[in-house]
This record gives sequence, C-alpha cells and structure tokens, in this order.
Amino acid sequence: MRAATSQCPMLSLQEHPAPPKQRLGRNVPTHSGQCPIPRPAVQHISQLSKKWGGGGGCLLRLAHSLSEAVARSNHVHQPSSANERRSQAESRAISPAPRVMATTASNHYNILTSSASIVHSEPGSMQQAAAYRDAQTLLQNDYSLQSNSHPLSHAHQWITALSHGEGAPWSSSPLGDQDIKPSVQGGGRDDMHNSSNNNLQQQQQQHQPRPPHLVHQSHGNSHHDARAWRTTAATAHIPSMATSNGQSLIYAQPGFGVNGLIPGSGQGMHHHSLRDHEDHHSPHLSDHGHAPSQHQQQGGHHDHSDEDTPTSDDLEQFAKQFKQRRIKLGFTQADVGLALGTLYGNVFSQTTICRFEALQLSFKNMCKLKPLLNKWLEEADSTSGSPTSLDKIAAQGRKRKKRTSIEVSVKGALESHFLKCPKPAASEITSLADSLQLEKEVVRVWFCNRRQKEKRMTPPGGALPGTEDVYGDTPPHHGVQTPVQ
DNA sequence: ATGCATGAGGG
DNA sequence: CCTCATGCATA
Repeated sequence: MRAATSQCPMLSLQEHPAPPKQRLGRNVPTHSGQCPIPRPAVQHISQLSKKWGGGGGCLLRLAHSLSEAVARSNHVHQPSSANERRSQAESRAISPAPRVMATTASNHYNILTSSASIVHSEPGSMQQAAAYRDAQTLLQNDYSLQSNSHPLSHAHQWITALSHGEGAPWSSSPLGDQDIKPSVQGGGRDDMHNSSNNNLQQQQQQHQPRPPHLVHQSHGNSHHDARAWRTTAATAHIPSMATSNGQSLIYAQPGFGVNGLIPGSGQGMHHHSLRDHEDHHSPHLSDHGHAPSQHQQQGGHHDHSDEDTPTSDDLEQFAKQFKQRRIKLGFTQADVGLALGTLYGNVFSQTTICRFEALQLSFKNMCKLKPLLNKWLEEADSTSGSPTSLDKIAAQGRKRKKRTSIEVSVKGALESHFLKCPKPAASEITSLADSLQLEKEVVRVWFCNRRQKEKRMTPPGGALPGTEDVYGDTPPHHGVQTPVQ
C-alpha cells in the first residue's frame, strides 16, 4: 500500500576525502531498448492533460517516416542567427519551412576558445534579467581557462525519498523508484540539519529519526510511478556540508540593485536541527484549495499524516512563497544559487532555482531542494541587511558542445516520433538521426530530454481543460506555473 | 525561462 | 543506453 510512507532516510553526512561527486541516480527496471509498446508515456499523457497525449496509439511505425523535411538540406550553421525563434511551442509548431538546420559542429565540440563563434546576448529584456545576467556572467564566461575538472560542480546530494503514489496527475511513469544516494563530500564539518523554519502556512515539523539507510526503491515490479506529484511523497532533507576547503566560498555580489548582501555570507551558519519541518499537514490534508491546474484528487488516500513528506501542494506553495520573498529581498535566482553554495557548499545555477520556482523539477528533486531554499530564506531574511562578503567562485570550465539548434520542422518530426515511441532503440535513433541529418547523439539526447520533460511536473499546459489538442502539445509556455505573480 | 548538454550511477 | 540532476547558453 501506499502506506509506505517510509520515513525518509537521511543520512548524515560523512566526509569523504575524495569527493568526486556523487549524486543520486536511479534506474528503472525498464528495459532498455526498443520500445515495444508505447508504454506508459502514453498513459500519462493521456491522463494528464490531454494535450500531450494525443495519440495514445502507439504504433511503431517507422521512424523514418517522417516526411517532413527530413532529408533536405542541412546546413550547419551557427546558432547565432536567431533562427530558433520558436515561440514556445516547441512541440509542434511545425513550420512549413522545409529546412533543416542544425547547428552543430560535428562531433567534436568546438572549444570555446574562439568563444563560440557567435554569442550574442540580447539586450536585456527581462525584468531582472540584467541582474542575474551579471551574476552569471561573472561566473561563467570563461570556462576555458582552467582545466576542466569539476571542483565543485556537482557535489551535492542529499537524500530524498518518496515514491509511489498513484494518483499522480502528471505522470504515471513507469518508474517510480528512486534511490538515494547519500553522500556528502568534503566536509570538514558537518552540520547538516536544516534548521527548522517557520514556513509558510503549514509548516511542519517532524521529529523522528530516520535511519539512514537507503530507502527503498521500489522498482521491481510494482513500480508505481514516480512522481506522485501532488499526491504525496516522502521527503527528505538533509543538507550537508561543505564548506570545506576552498570550495564553497562566499560570493558576493558586486552590488546589485537591491542589495548585495548575501544571506549567509560566508559561513557561519550551521544551524542544526535535523528534523525539521516538513510537511505534515494535517492528517488529511487535501484541502488546500489552490490547485491551479487540474490536478486530480488524490485518490483518496494519502493522508499520511505528517511527517515527512511534503505534498505537492506544499511544494507548490513553498515555491511561490519563495519566489515572492526572493524578489522582495532583491535577489535574483542566480544569487540564490550561489548563496546556497556558500551556505551549504552546493552551488546551484540560476536554472535550477528557476525550475524550482516554476516547479519544473521532479518531485524528488523538489523535496531535496526545498529545505535548502527554506533555509536560505531564513538566512536572507535575518541577514537582510548585512553586507557580506563577496567573492565568488571561479568558474571552471569544461567545454561544452555548442548547443545545437534544432529546427522547428525537425522538432516536429522528433515530437511525432516521440509520441509513437518515447524510447526508440538505438537503431531507430540512428536512422532517425540520419534522416533528420542530425547527429545521433543529438537525437538521443533529445529523446532523453524529452522524456525528462515529460516527467517533470509542471503541468504543461496548465491544464487546459479543453483538452485535446489534437496535436498534442501545448505551448508550455509559462503562465501556468505561477498564476500568482 | 528553456533548450540542449554533461555526467554520475545503474544495467 | 537509460534516468536524473544540473547547468551553460540562449531566446
């Protein structure tokens, strides 16, 4: 039964002398290869919003049937041009234009030395764009300098748990397991624990020690689906360390508009409190009334009482609140990400913070980040006013392949295939790539990303009750996410 | 705000 | 190879 509520396991951090990195990973029992059948993807889709799932039919047709622009001319051009102007309807938006362009330079990545041939940034148009842009710019931009290593790139991991849920609104993915791999790195000290905080309306606190053992992973047979977003789940929290040597350091902002103080600056905070909050809304919650989208109901169960699992609603609320507070305090998403690095030793990018706020992370991931962000909020709030240090971490670099721009028509073709078969076999990918004249790797990655996107929460369309889109896609766009603000 | 990419971890 | 967490580079 779903009752597993398992408690979240936490683990304490331990320090590793050599913290290469570790993160969680998990795998699914699925098969690997071909897609015998359309699988669940279709299911969710259909169940979720109808938007995506248009078809439901899974036919394995040939992939190469795409008539589209398939093989046309392909030029590789640099991304500079704004050809990619797809509005957000990535999925479909098939434009008549029969051209295929892929900007890619073949396999070898070009080094940026030349600085990516063309990089243009646009004139800031967004609201705070300027702000974070600066921040990012500071950090990035030079990734070619140092060798590539991954100093602090990835090093985070905490635990999280949860799984199952059946009433997941958006997904019923085949996988539903998750594992956690706790670990920590670096640490010189350990102070994990997040502090308790007062959260929003429903704050929760849980107290109960959870054994650190890996949680379960239920794959096996009954994998329920993974994210049960909005239903329930388990959470975990445990931040951990860091600050060890030099890695995390402080960062400061040169002074952005509002303030350049960083909440935690430096370190200095180690509040410890393990068990903290987390949801635990009342035993039967389900009463929040805000459900923007259509979510379903939670199948009537899930009331686990409290303890450790923030519900999707909790996360949703927290995310909204977080965003508001962050803005009020004058921090950009990038600032927060860096601050987390100073606080916990784990730096996050603007992207991640953005996704968190937009609920575009997996449930598990949301649960993992929530405590950290919560803590940041506290710090920011209390510290608001103190100047802090500055500095930031240097960027490291690795050369990244230039981002391939896939033309709309090509995307449409890929989308079509995705609907038919979300997990094409390697051979299919190859042929598809060939027909689209894209690198196989590009196509493979596209599918991987597409699958991920499918799983992420974010109700893609928000719910268009309407349903149906014949096509199946709705411009995800935003707007759905935070109605508020 | 997002698309495409990188990589760890698991088969 | 996949999934998942993340993030650079962009729009």
